[in-house]
Amino acid sequence: MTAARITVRRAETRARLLAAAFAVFAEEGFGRASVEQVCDRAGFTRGAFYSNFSSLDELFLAMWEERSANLLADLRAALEGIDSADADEMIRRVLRAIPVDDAWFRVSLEFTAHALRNPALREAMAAREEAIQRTVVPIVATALARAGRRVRDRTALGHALVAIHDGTAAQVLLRPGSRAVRRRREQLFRAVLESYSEEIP
Amino acid sequence: MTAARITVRRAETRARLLAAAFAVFAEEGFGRASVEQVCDRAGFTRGAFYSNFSSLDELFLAMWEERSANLLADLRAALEGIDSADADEMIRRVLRAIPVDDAWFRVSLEFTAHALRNPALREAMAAREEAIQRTVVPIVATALARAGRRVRDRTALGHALVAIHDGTAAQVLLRPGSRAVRRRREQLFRAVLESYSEEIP
DNA sequence: CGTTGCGGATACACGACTGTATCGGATACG
DNA sequence: CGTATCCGATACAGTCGTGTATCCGCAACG
Repeated sequence: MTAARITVRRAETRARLLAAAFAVFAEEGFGRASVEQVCDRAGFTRGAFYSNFSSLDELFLAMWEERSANLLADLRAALEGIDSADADEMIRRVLRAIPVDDAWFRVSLEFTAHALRNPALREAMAAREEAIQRTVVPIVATALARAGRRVRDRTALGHALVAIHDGTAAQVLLRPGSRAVRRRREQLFRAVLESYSEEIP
Repeated sequence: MTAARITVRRAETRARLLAAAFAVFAEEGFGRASVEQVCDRAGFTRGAFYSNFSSLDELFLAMWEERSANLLADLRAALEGIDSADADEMIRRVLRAIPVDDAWFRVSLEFTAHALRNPALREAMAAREEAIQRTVVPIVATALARAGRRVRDRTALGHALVAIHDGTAAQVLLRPGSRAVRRRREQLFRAVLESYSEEIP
């Protein structure tokens, strides 16, 4: 196989470009980011870029997919350990497992806006969201079961949790340091978990 | 007063520039939009632009403030008419009064991302959000009261409603035409209204 | 060890956008 | 009517980014 010759070096520079892209997109915004900025930050010239990607759009998508896949894996790992029968404790753990990261949130917002203009990206986002739901819901459901409750509609719960997470994340970041907003966020999660489940007789 | 001489013409071109800016920002994204594009669409040259605004940023902010103020006014007007004692009916009306507009949502996302990088804009956004809450909550509360329910914590309800609206709007727009997502959206609103209120004895 | 071919650097030609400086024309006012 | 004044058009110089075409060196393989 001659095709996979120096693939290690290639993977290395690809990774550096992806990391640089994330930083630049977060700082400048997707629209304002340039190929040059990304390369500068990664310590390469544009030659390296065009040898690995064909456009900024492609890099943006690759970066988003990599990071959201990692995020999903982290989330899964963090949730595995949860075995509390106490619903409040579970919520706190879940929320801690999904840190509200400023930079990532900015990038996600712009990626969403971008995806709304591009059917292919839209599908990718919807699929990713559903993967998140498939990861979170079973764990939440078994935790609730331990607390003596049964989820009524798992799909609905999944959508609700994601919507609440996204909506409240914006509120939290718009008011940095406000403890009240974070408290209300937990309150909202509790309310939804209770509404979407019922006591097992 | 010589300063306010041809102020009518000025207001006219300002308005056309603002409208054009909205369209361009929605299509291209804030970062990709240029002064030239906005002027072209408005039927002016850059001379007109720089005579009315000093930067794209300023125009972006002015456009956002104008449109979100209008949106708030529309919302207020639409909600005035609501007098149903039926909670479901009220939810349906409220949701109809707040159309999930593709273009506006895209612009809002990017404005939010932009605001997260700029303290002044962040405050403006937070203030606007609180104005929305102050408009919506009293109306929702009296509607609930007619249905025999009392809101426990108005501030918390306000935050929750906004968070849910924003979070579900993204889901709706990512899956255009999906009736199921819209139905779950209404379901979530119902659940939250119920959770955040209690029956009056 | 030599050779091959890939990965990344360099050079270049081009286009798009910016901001300012200047000008012409329309308009309110005496 | 004349004119002062302001609005918006036009011209211009300059910056920044793009994408391609070409080249060099290094790492892998026989």
